[in-house]
Formats: sequence, C-alpha cells, structure tokens
Amino acid sequence: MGTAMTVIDDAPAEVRACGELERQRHRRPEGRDRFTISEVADYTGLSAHTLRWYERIGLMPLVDRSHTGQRRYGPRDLDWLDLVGKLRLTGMPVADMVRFAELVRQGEETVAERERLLSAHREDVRRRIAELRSTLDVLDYKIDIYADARRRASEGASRT
Amino acid sequence: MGTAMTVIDDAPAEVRACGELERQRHRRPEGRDRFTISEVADYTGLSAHTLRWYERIGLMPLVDRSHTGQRRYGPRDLDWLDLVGKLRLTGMPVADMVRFAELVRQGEETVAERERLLSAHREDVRRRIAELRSTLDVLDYKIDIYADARRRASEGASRT
DNA sequence: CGCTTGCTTGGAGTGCACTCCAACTCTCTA
DNA sequence: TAGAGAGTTGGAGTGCACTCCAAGCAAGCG
Repeated sequence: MGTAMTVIDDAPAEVRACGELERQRHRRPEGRDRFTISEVADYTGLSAHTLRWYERIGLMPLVDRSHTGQRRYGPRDLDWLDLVGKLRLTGMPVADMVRFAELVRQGEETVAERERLLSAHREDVRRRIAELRSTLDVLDYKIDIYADARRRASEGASRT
Repeated sequence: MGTAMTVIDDAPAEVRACGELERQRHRRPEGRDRFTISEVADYTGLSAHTLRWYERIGLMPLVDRSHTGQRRYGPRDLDWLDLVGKLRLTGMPVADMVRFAELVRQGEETVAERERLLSAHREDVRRRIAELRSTLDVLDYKIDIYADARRRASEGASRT
C-alpha cells in the first residue's frame, strides 16, 4: 500500500547543490540506492535518533525496511530530507513541516495548498533576511565604536 | 555603587530606527525618562515577565526603583534593550548576551573582547543570510513546480 | 472604605526540538 | 562461531527561552 511518498518532485542537482558549503558532510553515494540510518545521518547531518523521531511524528514517510526490519533509505527519502533540511534551516517549525508532509501524502489535490504554504514561508524568509540585514548595520556601527575606542586606548598608551 | 551601565554607547536615532517596520509597538515617549515595566514591555514587545527575567539572569543591569520598590526604567535601559532586541532577533543565545552584558559591566578594558564577540556574531549573521538566500532559490523552484502543476490541472479540467 | 489595577517575589510549568536510555536483535569480520 | 559494532523500540530526559502562578503590597477612584 501507498506509504511511499509519491509526489516528491525532485529538484535537479544544480538547484539541490547550490549554497550549503559543507553542511552536508558527505556527498550522496552514487550507484547505490539503499542506505542505512547511519549513512543517512552522515549525509544529512541529523542524528540517527532524529531520523527515527522524524519518522515517528510523520515528518518522514515510513521508510522501507530490510528483511530483518532495519531501515533502508532510498534516493527519494534523501531528496525529501534535503527539502526538510532546507525548511528547517530557515526556521520552519517542525509542526508546519509535518503539515506539509501530510499534504504531500494526500496527493495531487493538495498542490494549491502546498504552494500557499511554501509561498507564505518564502515571505517569512524574505522578511527575516531584511531583518538580519538591518541588524548588520547596527552591528557594524557598534563594532566601529569599539574599534575606535581600542585605537584611541592604544595610542594613549603609546604616548605615555 | 556602580550598577548603572556606564558604557552603553548609544546609537543615534538613524541607526536605531532603520529596519523593524512595526516590531516596536510604541514609539519611545519623549519628555519623560522613567518608565514602568509595562510601558517598557509595550515599547520593546517583550513581556513584563521576560523583562524581570532578563534582570535576574544578568542580561539587564539592575534597574532603578521607585520609593515603593517598583522598577523605573531609564533611557539607557531602553537603549540597552534595543541592542539586546537586535542581538536576540539575530538568534544570539541568551547566554552569549549575558556574557556580553558582563563585559559591558566590567568597563573599558573589555572593549577588545566585546569587539571580538560582536564581530564573530556579525560573521554568523552574514553566514545565515547567505544560507537563507540559497534556500530561497529552492523555495522558488518548488513553488514554480506547484504553480505549473496547478495550471496544468485547471487547464485539463476546463478542457473536459 | 472597598475595589480595581498594577507591581512585587521565588519557584514551578510549558513548548519545542531534540537526545538519550535500557534492553534488546542483527550483521559483519576473524 | 564468537565478539564487536551496528540497528531496533517506547519512553524518559535535556536545554533553551520563556511563561505563568500564588500570595502579597501599593496607588488611585467613587
């Protein structure tokens, strides 16, 4: 039955790879398509604990199992975790990500709502970027003050 | 005794005001210079609980009191809270802000370290801005996909 | 004078996102 | 075939940043 996530529109490598200089400790192994939990932990930077927890709370589709019951993650699972990682990085609450995962599970008829959800989040991210930038100005201002103070202090000292 | 913060180099209004479209619910009242906790809560957007808590943990200098023991915040307290608000907005952990507050309390000889602390944080903020921007690309990509899917779906429906 | 509203305190409680534990079973290498 | 090192589970624990509570004091108003 259809627990496999059917509607992960997989982003092409160019999009997937941009940014993130070393957040992903290890490149995704080519050639294989079933990965153990520790390989995935390594790849995503999440702990194995967290991966299991994501599954429990419905943030991951139920992961495929080996004949003995151990998890075997596939390429679509990694794609999904890439996206989740991005959303997490931008501070989307886990509850919202779970909501998104539910929509994906429900299939094509939720596309409009998914779009709305991501668009709202995009606005959020834009707002936060602007906020951060404005703080950067304050930080620059403060740091200048301190640099001046330090310069004056060392000049005073050398003149003594 | 010198619990009053002596080294808040106050940023001029241009720097203080930029960004933050409506984060500060109320303009700082002009003319007066002693504010109750609820006025300050209103001004900063923090709760009175949080303001007291900041003081307890050493993130605020001990605030002046009225003859009956109630807090009376002064302009420098508001300046300090403006800065703390900025740092908080950029995700600086409370523990780091407390460390910074301690340095400020210790006086001029900690200027170099304060500069280092803020510079490090500035790099952090820069990194996070870059990160957010790269996520924005992924978001745009996804949203496009959904928009396309939606368009195709409604076209198909109208052709039926 | 009584009532409402606002302030005080220490300490307990909340919500989020993990993070770890105990007590196993399974896989791999020698 | 033995032992090390992975993986499994439900549930409890952690750290952070608040957030609230109870009990009490103080000021202003009709």
